[in-house]
Amino acid sequence: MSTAEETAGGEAQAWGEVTPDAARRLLIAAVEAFAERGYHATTTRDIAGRAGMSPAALYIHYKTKEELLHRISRIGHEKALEILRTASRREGSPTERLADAVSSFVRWHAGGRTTARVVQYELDSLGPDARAEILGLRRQVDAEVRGIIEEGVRSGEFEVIDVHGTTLAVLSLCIDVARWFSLDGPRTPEEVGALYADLVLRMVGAADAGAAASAATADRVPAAPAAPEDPQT
Amino acid sequence: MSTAEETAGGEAQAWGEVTPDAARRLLIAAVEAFAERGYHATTTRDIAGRAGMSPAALYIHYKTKEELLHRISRIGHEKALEILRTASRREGSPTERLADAVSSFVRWHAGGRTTARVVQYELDSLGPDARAEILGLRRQVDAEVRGIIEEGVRSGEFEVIDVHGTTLAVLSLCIDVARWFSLDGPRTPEEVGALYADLVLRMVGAADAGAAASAATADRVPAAPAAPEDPQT
DNA sequence: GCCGAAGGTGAGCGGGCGCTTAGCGCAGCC
DNA sequence: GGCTGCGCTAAGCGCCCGCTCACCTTCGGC
Repeated sequence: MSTAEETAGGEAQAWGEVTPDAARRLLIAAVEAFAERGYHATTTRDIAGRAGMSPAALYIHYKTKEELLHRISRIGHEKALEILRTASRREGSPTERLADAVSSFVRWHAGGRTTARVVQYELDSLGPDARAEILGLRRQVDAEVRGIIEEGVRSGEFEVIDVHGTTLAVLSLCIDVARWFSLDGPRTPEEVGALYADLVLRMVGAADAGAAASAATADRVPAAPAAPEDPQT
Repeated sequence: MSTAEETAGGEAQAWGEVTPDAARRLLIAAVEAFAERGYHATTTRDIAGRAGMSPAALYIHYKTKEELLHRISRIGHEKALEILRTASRREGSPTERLADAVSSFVRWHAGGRTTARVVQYELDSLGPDARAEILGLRRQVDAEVRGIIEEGVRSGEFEVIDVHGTTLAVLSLCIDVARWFSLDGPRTPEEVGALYADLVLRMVGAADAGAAASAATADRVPAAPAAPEDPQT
């Protein structure tokens, strides 16, 4: 019916926890609209329209337009954190876990590009209180990645001079995927995840970069994809 | 007088080529406002106010608010391209030139964060024609970096499986600096430039990563900075 | 079969938006 | 020393924004 289910609803992100059905439809419509045009350029009429409702219906389920963004942002950050925690706490060497963390984090940013865009780039549109709450989640994300890198340095697998700076760079690399990735482009989320895991292992000086990176993406081919053209940078 | 000169005007970016003085003041005010709040959340009244003029004055020098963004975006992209071309065409090995390209490109994104934010993140706010023109400049930016990497692969200095993908990742890493970097943070633009040059050389498998990266940033200390805390990610 | 709550609508409010227009002050020229 | 034209302002137009309110439907419980 509406395009909401095709784009944002079709992504891996479930939004299952958002409970009255109408509230969920509105939220998915908002994710789509915010990702496409940005928070400030999106009107409440547009959101309601995408969800197949009248403009006033929005205010039955949400107090303001900003509350919608806040809810999206919190759920998205919690999902991102969960992905990294899963990779970080599994069994295996720091090399394997870092490769797993990067490849799954990248897959989430690429496959759920619509959601990830809103989550990563609309932080400044939140008010001070909501913003502060989200920044707390971001610090946990940072700590999760830094933990793996520190462990790799301790075990001697990694050779990193500036752990904080390298952590920042690794996350930066993953997050920016949401800016440039397109499902119409030549690469699948899995391919980008495998490539980026390999690049990150090189960044931290892990010995068996190629092998561990491809193992983290299971049975996918990590080598150069066949398609010749890039999406815009 | 206005805050425009302190923030955007104080950056490395000259804007000297924007000729009537009033037009330049308006443009600098717009860069500031767009970087702070985003294009759509910025009002023409705000821009004019920052430049110390009445709202109507804007329309003497620019046809629309979008023309301001277009001009900023084109000048910024041309500057970015010039930086990369300078590094790419100097003497030296691919390793040295890649380190130089990355460190100077990162310095521009960090030091000129206000401008870089607008240039890198407000592309979608342009109309189709302006957008297409800017995308042409972006392809040239991409080609410049890809050229250095290809040369390093040919000479045997680099070991890269997916040249297109790695080019994308290198640019991605540099560009995302504009999102998180803060002058109030623990790192100077020079330190981030040196760190990132080192990380990129590792990504392409260059042998003497550390040495060439620090050489590219002249006499700066490339090792871990003293400050303990990170800016938000 | 009636009742109240839950969830929805159509119309519209106050206000701020991008942009226009009529007119003012003043430097440069004869 | 009056005239012209340019840079700028004050005022405001038409529009659409986020959000509200009075009212309407639907439906489970009795």
